[in-house]
Amino acid sequence: MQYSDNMRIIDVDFFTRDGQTLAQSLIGKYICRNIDGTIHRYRITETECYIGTEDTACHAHKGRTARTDIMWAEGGVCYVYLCYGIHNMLNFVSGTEGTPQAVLIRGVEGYKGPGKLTKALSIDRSFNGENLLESDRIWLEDGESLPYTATPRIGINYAEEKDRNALWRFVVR
DNA sequence: AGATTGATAAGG
DNA sequence: CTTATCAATCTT
Repeated sequence: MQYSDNMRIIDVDFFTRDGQTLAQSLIGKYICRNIDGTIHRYRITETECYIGTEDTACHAHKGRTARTDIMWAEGGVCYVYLCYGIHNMLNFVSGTEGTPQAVLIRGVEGYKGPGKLTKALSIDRSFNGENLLESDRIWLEDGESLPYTATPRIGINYAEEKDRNALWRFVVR
């Protein structure tokens, strides 16, 4: 294998925790991407979590559709979708099977903004459903923990107030 | 603050 | 089929 197995996160229990916990755990971890045999590592600096059908900001709250189906899967797979017709968004599904939730990767070191980072990492919708524990083109590696703060999420003005105010965005100080 | 952009989902 | 709605981003 071309990656270092000792650093790779291959513990399914890491991903099956609830989204709030996973989102915070992901800060400081590395997204690893194999592009034509070259391995790139990017440290995660900003995440948001979207939790279940009760969260009106979460895609799952409107019910299960072809696009959002993957959110019901067991944690550890990617959910990639297109937003505003332009931007691919990278999410990691969290929780156990049957609990729709995911963590949006909003930023990595060197790239600010969820659309920019997927462009930089050449991530498109072919990554939807990709398993982070088994894939040879994208995976996670452990990293030092970083100090972060919790804030409300971005770009969800359509959601109910209780969800707009939830401190479910985590960003490195 | 405004323009842009096209997949997605809901409605006729 | 048509329409409204966006987990953004760039340019004024």
